[in-house]
Amino acid sequence: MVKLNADDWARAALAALAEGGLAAVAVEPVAVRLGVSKGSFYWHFANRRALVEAALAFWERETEQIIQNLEKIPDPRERLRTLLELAFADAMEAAVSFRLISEADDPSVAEVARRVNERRLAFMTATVAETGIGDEAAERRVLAGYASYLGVAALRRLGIMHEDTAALVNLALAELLGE
Amino acid sequence: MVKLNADDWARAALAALAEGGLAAVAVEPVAVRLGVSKGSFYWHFANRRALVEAALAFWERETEQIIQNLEKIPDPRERLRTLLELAFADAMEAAVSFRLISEADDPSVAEVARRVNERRLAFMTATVAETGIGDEAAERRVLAGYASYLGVAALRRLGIMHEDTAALVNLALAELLGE
DNA sequence: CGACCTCCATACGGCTGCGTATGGTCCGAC
DNA sequence: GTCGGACCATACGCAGCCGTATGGAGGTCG
Repeated sequence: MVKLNADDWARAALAALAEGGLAAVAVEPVAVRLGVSKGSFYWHFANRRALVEAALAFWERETEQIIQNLEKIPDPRERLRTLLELAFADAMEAAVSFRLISEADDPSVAEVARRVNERRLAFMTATVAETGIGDEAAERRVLAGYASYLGVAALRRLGIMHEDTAALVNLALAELLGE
Repeated sequence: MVKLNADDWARAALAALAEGGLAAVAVEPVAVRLGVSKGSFYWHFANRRALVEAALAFWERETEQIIQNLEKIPDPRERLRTLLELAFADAMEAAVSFRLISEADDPSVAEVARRVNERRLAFMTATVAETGIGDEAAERRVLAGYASYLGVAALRRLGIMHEDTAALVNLALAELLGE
């Protein structure tokens, strides 16, 4: 019979988003998921919109945290490999990323999704450049590689492309570092 | 004051899908879009589900038609270029494709989306192979290139990646034909 | 112990979309 | 011209989700 806080709701909202898209981030369903009623929700939030924003903010903080942790790895190649392993392994995170691009009709979603994706690209570009490649070439490769990553996620969603995670990580790594 | 048929509804449903996702393929909104009432709809279709299926079938026929037309082009390189120009130019078609991958939680959608995307991949693979490349290499390149195409569509949705259409076509072409 | 604050449940009204029922209009067949 | 079928409008009940109102349980602090 633990009491909830706003972050608990944000986490649950993110889970709902991953499973059913933005429409699934609805007050009553998420309340059921948490085992409480709407009465609880409207104590923590003004309205549904606020929940969506909270989930987005929570997600942005979370991905920023991941980047912070990765930056502790000194060797850029190892840093890159760890990043890719994380990216291909964390299904929930991948699902949220994909959903938020899909739901980018919503301006708030588009804003946050753009910011987070650009943050990732900048981080990866810096890391690749650190391996001794020119900045411009690094940016090109990262952009191409990241687009491939997103596309592969899409194809896997359709049951096309059955490569396992390890193979994809090595492929992406080769592409980013210039085979 | 023209009378409508099922295909008119399917077309309107596809437009709604492109603009607002599967949720926007709703009876009353689409009826408004067509300037009629629900009474009309339920004469042509049993329920909302039937409209979605009709839209999917319509889309599948449409893309099949495009492939049929492309197959009239004898030179595989020109065929490929024409295909890519079509793919990058037709915003509505790209939007529908993207939406249907996003909405692949729906089994019917997933089914049709998988079939259509695999049809495209097979067609492209055959065309690339026809340029004198081994079948296996052709399949790899097409898969990678198609994933990039989907990923680029996603990034453009977020306002990242601003390349114009012509540049993207040439880039994809180089990638597919082995730069 | 009692006043208070935090967190939650219940009940309600409103909106939107689904599906049904029923009746209306136009148009060709005879 | 009237009869039947194709196509559509209107009105209704139902369900899910939003947001509000109100009150209740449990802990805290004087």
